[in-house]
Amino acid sequence: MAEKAKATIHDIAEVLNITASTVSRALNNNPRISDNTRKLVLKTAKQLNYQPNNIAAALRNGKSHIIGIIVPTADRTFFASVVRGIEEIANKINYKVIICQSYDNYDKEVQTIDALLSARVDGIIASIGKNTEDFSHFKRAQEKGIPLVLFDRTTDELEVSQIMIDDYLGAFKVTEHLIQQGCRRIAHFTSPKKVSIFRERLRGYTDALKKHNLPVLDELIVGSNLQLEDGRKSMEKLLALPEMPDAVFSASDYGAMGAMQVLKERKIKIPQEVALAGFSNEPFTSFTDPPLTTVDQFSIQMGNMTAELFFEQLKQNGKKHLPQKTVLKPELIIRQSTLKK
Amino acid sequence: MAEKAKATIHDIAEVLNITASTVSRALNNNPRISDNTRKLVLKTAKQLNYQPNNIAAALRNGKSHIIGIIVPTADRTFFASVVRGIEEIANKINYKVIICQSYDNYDKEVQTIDALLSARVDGIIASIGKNTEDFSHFKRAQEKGIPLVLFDRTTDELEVSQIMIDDYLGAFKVTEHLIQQGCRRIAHFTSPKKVSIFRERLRGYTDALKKHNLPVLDELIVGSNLQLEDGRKSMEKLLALPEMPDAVFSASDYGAMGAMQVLKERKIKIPQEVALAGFSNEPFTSFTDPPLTTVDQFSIQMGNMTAELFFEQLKQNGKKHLPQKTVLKPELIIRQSTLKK
DNA sequence: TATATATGTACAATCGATTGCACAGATTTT
DNA sequence: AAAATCTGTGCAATCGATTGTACATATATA
Repeated sequence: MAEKAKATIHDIAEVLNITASTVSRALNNNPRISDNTRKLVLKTAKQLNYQPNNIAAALRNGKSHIIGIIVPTADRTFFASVVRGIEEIANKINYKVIICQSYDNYDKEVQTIDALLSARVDGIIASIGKNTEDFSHFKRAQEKGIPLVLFDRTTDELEVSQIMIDDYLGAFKVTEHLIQQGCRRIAHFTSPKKVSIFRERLRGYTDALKKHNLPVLDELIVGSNLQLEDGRKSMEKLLALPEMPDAVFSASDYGAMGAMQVLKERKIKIPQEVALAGFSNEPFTSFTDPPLTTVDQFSIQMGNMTAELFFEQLKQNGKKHLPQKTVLKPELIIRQSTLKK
Repeated sequence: MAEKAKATIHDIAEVLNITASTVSRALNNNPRISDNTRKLVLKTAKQLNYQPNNIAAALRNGKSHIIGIIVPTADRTFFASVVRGIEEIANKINYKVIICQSYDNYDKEVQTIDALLSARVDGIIASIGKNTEDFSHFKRAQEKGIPLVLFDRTTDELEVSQIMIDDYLGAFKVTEHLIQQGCRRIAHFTSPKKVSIFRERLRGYTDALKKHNLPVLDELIVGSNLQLEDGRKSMEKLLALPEMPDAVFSASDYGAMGAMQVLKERKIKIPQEVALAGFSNEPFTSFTDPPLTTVDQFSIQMGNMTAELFFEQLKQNGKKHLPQKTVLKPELIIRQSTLKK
């Protein structure tokens, strides 16, 4: 029972007294194989419990039918959903997906690229780590002719197809919505990191203020890592100001939650005294009390589209292609945390 | 720029006027290679931008250094975290991980097993789909000598190592905690599916009631799919009873959230009038108002342990091993939704 | 009937890395 | 100084599937 020698096409060939090439062709539906032979081969394959060895085929063909995905972390809803979206498409055309996490660690990201190249993946789909400022590891991959597509956390420093949401627009919509609700002193939680998504959200925020002739005040813009704890601290910082804000727009839902906790602890009414909005539409935002206004990023669809973009590029087989930049429109999800009226 | 022919050990050999075998040995730190040669090889490898071809090595060695993971869905926090836990361990010893989702679909699960076997993964870690009642696809994998480890959604019908949490104990603890808080009419949301985790939770619930001489009332046990909407409906059903329950223990956090929404809409006080508890410690449970008492499943650690169990088995290299069954103790997380005192 | 075309298989090289064995030259032992 | 041992490297087979080319037989065409 230990060594059920795995059957190969040679074993099948031997049984039928034909050669491995014929078996291979029969299994691959090559038209030059007679129906009779094909049937015999299939039958014998089943009998021997034959399982094709993709590794051998991959070596010969130079195609592994595996694509590598790099995400900062796989257990955040957004990334998990995008991955799911990618996998849905990949599976349909018989591709498998290797998931790698960079943990927002630059060195790990570099290593991961090398590992994927060594694994001879047919291509790479990635969302860049927060701390990455040098992109030569991605360039190396591209130079080897490996198709590369970036999503969400992207960069313009690479000639690469990318798919992201319009963070600027999302933030603009949130801010404008807050203004329409009558807020005039709107604070913003952002991240000082160089990741473009946060800069874009900041830009959307400031532009909306400007459009409505509201001042952009440094004291109301708080930088942090945007986690729950950061949200708490940022909120406390704001409450220590001479004049309280009448709204907080956090660039992350987690940051908004931290703010919500502090506000509730201090019995500050949401949204009457301070309106609150987040970004990402994490599942929990509909459960909170009050439910949180936020921005939906269509993560599964984003995964689908990323995969489609990727496979399109893969089909072109290394030929030059113009990098496409697809920008998805996010949707403002208005909930009670901002509904003053 | 298109065809930067990827360098192989033969290319390195040619440059240095030695053979590929020497290069291979040099790269693998074989002690029989002189330091001088090794240095030259490494230097040349770097110059040529050599990237080992794992596929070729895998074919030769019969080891792909890839393990397959099958989960019902990758975008649920619990599974995403377990996967992360597995990946942490796997990466440390230079293994990669292929994630596959069964979507709780039996056919897809079977196909996935075949795909992984063809990909020649070195082993499989899986959590069984809800609708799977025949396990021969897993048996087939085992017969081929592929190490298999199951987590969370497991079965005793296979001779296989498994790792799960003690759902019975978790449910028992929750129920006993509710009783200690003075609740006497405790309802339970469960699932009619054959998945053992829900049956175990139900058993923990009833046993705790019995231990404290409380009646087990059918009218208080509501079956559903345990999603948010189901929780709402179940709660409404309970509120329609002649006598209201004084506590609800849902076998899922989502179900509990549904109940919470209904209770709040009806201005029924939590926990004073109805205490509320869930199961899984989804991230959002700490954000709700009031924060939800629930049971933590240590998902990342579960992933770590699953991976460790798996690699232990892998090391034994097909030798017989006694399947181990590891049961993790879950932790009761007490929050305000059940604290009457 | 002789030649041309179709049909079905076989042969052998290939993908890139690994490894048992052989062997030459250098060093040590007796 | 002859024999034994050590060092460092080369040779060639191997992992399993694929595929261009060759070739034999069968059928169609002239």
